Amino acid sequence: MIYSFQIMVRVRFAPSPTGHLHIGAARTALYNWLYARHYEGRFILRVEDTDISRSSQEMSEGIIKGLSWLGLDWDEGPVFQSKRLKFYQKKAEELVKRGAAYYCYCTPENRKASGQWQTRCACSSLSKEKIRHYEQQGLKKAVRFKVPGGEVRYKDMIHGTITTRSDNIEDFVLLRRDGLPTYHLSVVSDDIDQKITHVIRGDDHISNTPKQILVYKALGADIPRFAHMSLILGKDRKKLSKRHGETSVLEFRDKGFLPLAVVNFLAQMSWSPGKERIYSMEEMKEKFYLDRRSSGNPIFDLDKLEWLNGQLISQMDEEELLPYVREELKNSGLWVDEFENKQRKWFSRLVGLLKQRNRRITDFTPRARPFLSDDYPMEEEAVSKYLKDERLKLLLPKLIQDFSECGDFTAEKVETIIRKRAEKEGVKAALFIHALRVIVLGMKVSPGIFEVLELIGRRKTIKRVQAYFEMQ
RNA sequence: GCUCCUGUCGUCUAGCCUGGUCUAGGACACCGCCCUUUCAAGGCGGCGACACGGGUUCAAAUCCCGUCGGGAGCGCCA
Repeated sequence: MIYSFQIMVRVRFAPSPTGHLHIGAARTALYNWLYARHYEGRFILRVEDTDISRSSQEMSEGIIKGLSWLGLDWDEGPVFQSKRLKFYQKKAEELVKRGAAYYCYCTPENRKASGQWQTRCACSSLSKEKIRHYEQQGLKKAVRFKVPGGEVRYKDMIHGTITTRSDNIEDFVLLRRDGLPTYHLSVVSDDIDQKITHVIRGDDHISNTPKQILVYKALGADIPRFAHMSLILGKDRKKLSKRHGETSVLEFRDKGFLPLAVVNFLAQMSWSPGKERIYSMEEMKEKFYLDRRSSGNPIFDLDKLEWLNGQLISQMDEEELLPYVREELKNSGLWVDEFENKQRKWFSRLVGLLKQRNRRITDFTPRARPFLSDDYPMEEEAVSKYLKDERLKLLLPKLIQDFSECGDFTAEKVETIIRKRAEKEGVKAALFIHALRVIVLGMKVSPGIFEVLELIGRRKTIKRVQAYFEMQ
């Protein structure tokens, strides 16, 4: 391995606990995870919950659930920033002592009221007396970073060199008046403390990076490598968010998507491994690298996800599919435990038959229903299209008679019988085929009818046809 | 407004670094045909893009500059 002489790769995923794992955040997590796994490094989970008013324990759980569902495991953490407040406060003090930061006695309100956006704060050059005066008054103070002159330059692994002039960076707050650290202080402190070697995150952090680099320097720490990945946009070309519909990974699960399909979809945005197809986690780990990835913002394309999902479903064997189908059918009340033991073979054939045209796991419910229950809907359109032929009244009973007298009720046998009967009566086999499909399944679309009938079984097939005519 | 990032078919992308092999390749979607008991799947074909304008060069999607478009950031949020 070429990289074995290098320092071990350490990356982290550091979401703020907003309640659910957003699809964009999931992509960030995935890229970090893949990078760590590719280089046999460590993947660290950190929860950025310093803003206590907006954070809660339950919220972090949603994120952890999402990661687990995707199959992204972490090696360290979760580390909760809210439990390390003292640590950040010490860092802030250290920066003040080093002269890299200063106390600011302004309130957010009067600073805003001062009008214009200004990069420097008057507090950076307060006289000793003024400071003593403020202290005596017991004014609360924040710690503000003193941005040095010049320019900040760094080499982004995806974007290349990015340069920012310091005049465009304001003296940002490190420690709030209430003693809580701001993002810039906590990320940098933690990234140093946790020996993070590569910071892989969304493009929306590009303009934060120069500030953070300045903090690294002020603290005398090594600067990690940065990789800013493009943001997923909605159809309106705005950053994907809640108002674009399903954006939580768990919602995708509930809508019938498979984790591997979601992972492939996310990975194949701004990264083309070559051919479009489903890659296993192992393959992705192997092929994944960060540089020379496209840097434009991709638009979320649900059609592509669905296609990927459908491909995956039809490629998976029945055994792999079983847990997902079981969950789905349990939710719709169609599941019985026999499917896993006594009727295992039969059920497995059913899944095998249905999976080929299912794009979502949720498709199994409506499509399996006629096989599992006698209570299934009859599509009106199907009835009027295929059951209105008068000849059926005479011919279908004959066909059923044939069914009841044949030996095995296998797909091949069923086909032979249907075709023979059709020939004898001088009608197209399609007449029977369509009519049977509608009667037995209530639908005008299904897998091959002969196999369908075999699975439904002779008894039910005959019963359903008879029942249909009795109702007329 | 300021700063930064970005711009190949409707969408995701290959190609760009290391100019010629690009009359720009693949995939999703869409359309047509084949297969066929329906729908998918599969096979075949079609539609469809280098944002624009200047340079550099024998030669530019590829390098440089400008314009325009898109996105993000500009909090005592993360």
